[in-house]
Amino acid sequence: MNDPFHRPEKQPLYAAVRDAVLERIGSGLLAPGDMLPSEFALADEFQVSQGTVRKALDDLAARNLVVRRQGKGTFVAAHTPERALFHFFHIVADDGARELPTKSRVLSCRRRRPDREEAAALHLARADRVVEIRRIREMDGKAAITETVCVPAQWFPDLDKRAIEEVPNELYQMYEERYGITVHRASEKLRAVSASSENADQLGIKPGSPLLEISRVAETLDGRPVELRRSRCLTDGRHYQSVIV
Amino acid sequence: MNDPFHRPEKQPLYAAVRDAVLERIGSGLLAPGDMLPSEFALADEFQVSQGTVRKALDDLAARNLVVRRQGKGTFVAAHTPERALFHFFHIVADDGARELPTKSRVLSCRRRRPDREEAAALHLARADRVVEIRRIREMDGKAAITETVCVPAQWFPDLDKRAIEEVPNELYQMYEERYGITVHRASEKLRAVSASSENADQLGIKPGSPLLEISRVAETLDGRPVELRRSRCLTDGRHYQSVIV
DNA sequence: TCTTATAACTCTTATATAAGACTTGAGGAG
DNA sequence: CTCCTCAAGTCTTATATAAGAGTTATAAGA
Repeated sequence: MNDPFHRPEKQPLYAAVRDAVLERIGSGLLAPGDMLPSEFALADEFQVSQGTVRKALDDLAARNLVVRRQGKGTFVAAHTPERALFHFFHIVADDGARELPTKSRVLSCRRRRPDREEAAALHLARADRVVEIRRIREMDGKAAITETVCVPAQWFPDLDKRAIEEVPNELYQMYEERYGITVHRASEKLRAVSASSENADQLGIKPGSPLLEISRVAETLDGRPVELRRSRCLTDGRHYQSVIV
Repeated sequence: MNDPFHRPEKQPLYAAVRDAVLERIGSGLLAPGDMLPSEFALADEFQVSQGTVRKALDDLAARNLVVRRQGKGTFVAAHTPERALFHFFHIVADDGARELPTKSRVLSCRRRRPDREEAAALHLARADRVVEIRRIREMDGKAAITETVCVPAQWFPDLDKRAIEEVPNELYQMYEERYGITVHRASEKLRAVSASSENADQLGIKPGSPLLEISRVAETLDGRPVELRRSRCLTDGRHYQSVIV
């Protein structure tokens, strides 16, 4: 058959179409926010019926990779500020209100070698470099979270040189817009820990107070880890919300 | 039209079929593990095409309500021990190994009035009754979790009278098999807290040590809360794993 | 002439149906 | 006991029709 796209063996047609589109998204050929070709256009291109393309796109939509709107078109999912926060920020006030961290104070932003944990999480060699951002995020007007963000320096060339004021509160949108890196999924490990004296200073609490430690590894579409983020949160009148479906 | 099933207004056909099947599952007419009628049988019954039924069932499968197996049939999802644990138990060893709580020691099992928090979470009046089970779960041979489970007494008639030894380690399968109540989704709130002296005794740690508190509300298919479970976990060499997709 | 309302058209996704292919398990022939 | 066949499922693909959302052209009115 004269396939303009790759079809290994016994894979269904719609899966091949899905993967072909996925490939274009992953490679950046289709950027977040872009409109995909119409179902008929894709059907024509891949020499399949519109229903087959439809199934492929439905599949992608089910994974939140594209957004479909009747009459308008199909679009590559983008990191809107809301989506980023609602999706990746799980700290919620006890009354259920979603108070978001409005302000964040950057303590430092520098380039250095990764420690063992960072190298493992980000699949780096010890000789590679990471950019580390340390900051304190406020919620409800008070310091609530200390955060250390680590990303591979090679993918974020000049991040360490940017002025501290330039680092926005929400990083993922910047990753996408400025470096073309879309964070798609993340895995978080939660622990209860005692506040160090440094934590205590930063958050205005007593050393030894219990803090919720969140260690997040964020990944791109193709599964490459792009960020290790270690946070310590004051869960006083707040909690981490997790929904099991 | 001569609809044997309810179709409010401008709802698509497949959605009506989906809801009709959902209704049968929710009402217990189709119990977990049961095989559904075939696509053609349902199509005949509802006077629609097989493709429409297929779309309805695909929808249910996407929500993990049914399991489809080519050549065999479509089945109502059941709480196998594995599914229950993998799905609802998120404590994992730091090396990634999934060590599950093999043993649990039941401390008490009694019937009483709900406190304010329980009444709110379970949608009960203060005059109603709950059954409370308190237990300690072991991981890797050591006490690791203290747990207080609260369920409405009306739905679990004789649960408090069952011998303590009869309470299995995994409760959800028992809920389903013995009381016909299927836990379908849950929402968990996580906090870092200090161990009380009672916690300290139970877990063999010092009072004031940080513990991960998990407060879970479990719901049935139709959204009714059936269980409030408050756990306090020792996150020493372990963590709570959360995946954000 | 400029503005505005609206009808017609086009492009898009959504829904419904049908037909053939594949998978599984059970039962009978050898 | 083994292999084959077949029936009953679901899975894949294709096609037709419906419905939503812009765009453009036209005509009426100020």
